[in-house]
Amino acid sequence: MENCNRELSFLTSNEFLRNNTDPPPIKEMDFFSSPSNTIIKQRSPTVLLPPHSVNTGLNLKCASAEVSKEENPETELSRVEKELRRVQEENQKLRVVLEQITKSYSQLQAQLFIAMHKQNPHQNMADIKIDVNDASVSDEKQACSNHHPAKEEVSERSSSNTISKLEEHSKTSDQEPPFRKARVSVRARSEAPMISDGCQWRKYGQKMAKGNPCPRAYYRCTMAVGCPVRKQVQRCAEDKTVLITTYEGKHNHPLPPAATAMANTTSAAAAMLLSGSTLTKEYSTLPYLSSFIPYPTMPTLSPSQPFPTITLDLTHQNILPLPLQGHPLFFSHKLPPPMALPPSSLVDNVSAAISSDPNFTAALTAAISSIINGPQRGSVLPGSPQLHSQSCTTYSTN
DNA sequence: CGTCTTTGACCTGCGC
DNA sequence: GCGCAGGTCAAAGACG
Repeated sequence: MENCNRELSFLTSNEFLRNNTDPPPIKEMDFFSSPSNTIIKQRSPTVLLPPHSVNTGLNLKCASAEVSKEENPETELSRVEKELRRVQEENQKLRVVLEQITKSYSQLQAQLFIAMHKQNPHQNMADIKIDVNDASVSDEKQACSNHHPAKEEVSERSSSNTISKLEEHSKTSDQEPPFRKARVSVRARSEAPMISDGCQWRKYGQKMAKGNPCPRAYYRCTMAVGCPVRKQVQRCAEDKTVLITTYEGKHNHPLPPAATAMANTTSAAAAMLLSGSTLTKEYSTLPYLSSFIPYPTMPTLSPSQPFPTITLDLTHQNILPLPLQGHPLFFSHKLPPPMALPPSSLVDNVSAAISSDPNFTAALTAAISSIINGPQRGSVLPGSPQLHSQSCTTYSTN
């Protein structure tokens, strides 16, 4: 498992963004090798499937520098243009390949986690705590409450109650569209009214939620007619710099590149969340999720609103991968420190786990891509808000 | 004029 | 049955 993560993390790690002047040998991914074996193998350099350090830069050095001085300038120009077109087409192909690999990887990883857990169901039971606070009060209240260790500590009996409720709900909602009831809540620090996720949204309502002076806004996806995806945006009552975005539903249309990786990431989480009647047991014991979600707001069930919800907390700067710490995209020195800091040992463990986690880095990469590629490839759509410099990435269910 | 946001009304589910 | 809260609808207004 760890081996798998390490082997795959290149896909979305910050190495992706480095401008490699000397790209490594092109490699390919083999998703079907056993975890004990390396899943990367060498292949002919002519094959265009370089998930590691995909160099999307225009390496025109050979085209321009090697032209003889005696050649006609027009010929030189046409050669450069031709080379430029070729490289652009190549980059486009690479983008497609990367998107496909990322999507396949997310799906396979979700399956792998479940399969591994079934083989070793008692692994890391202590790593997960199930929050049985009433999620119906409000998502942000629930999310904020999870930062208080005392509330995270629940009895085994309470956990069992939650699990049984979830299982019961799972049985009764068999006829429901699988992702319609799943919710993915993302906490991120942002002063912007809404954080960019690559999708286009239309506001259709706003309500004052109980226990929160900040209104809750309701949006639906407008990238395609009849897309069922909706999201709620609300600021945390206890920390107004924290923006809580809750996604629900599955997109019925292709997503822009900037949104694809994020959507795939939450798809994996949502898939596990809804992976059948035993989902809660798997969820509560998955070592992957215990590391993926630093302050685990496990799928909770509310009597009044029985949606299993997973919360991804991206507000804790000290758990982010080290190479990204201090990046203006993710942090602001003006912002207050995290509300509650876990013990340093926990921070270390979580840092290590997340740093090696390709899904998390996928989200970060997608966020960066949304900025880099936004104006060029439509990832920041007209009418959609720009990603604030202090905001973190968000996911959407897919 | 078309699109989007605002906002009060309405609907639904749940607890008492 | 009633009240409350969450969620949605739709008319009106704002904006480009």
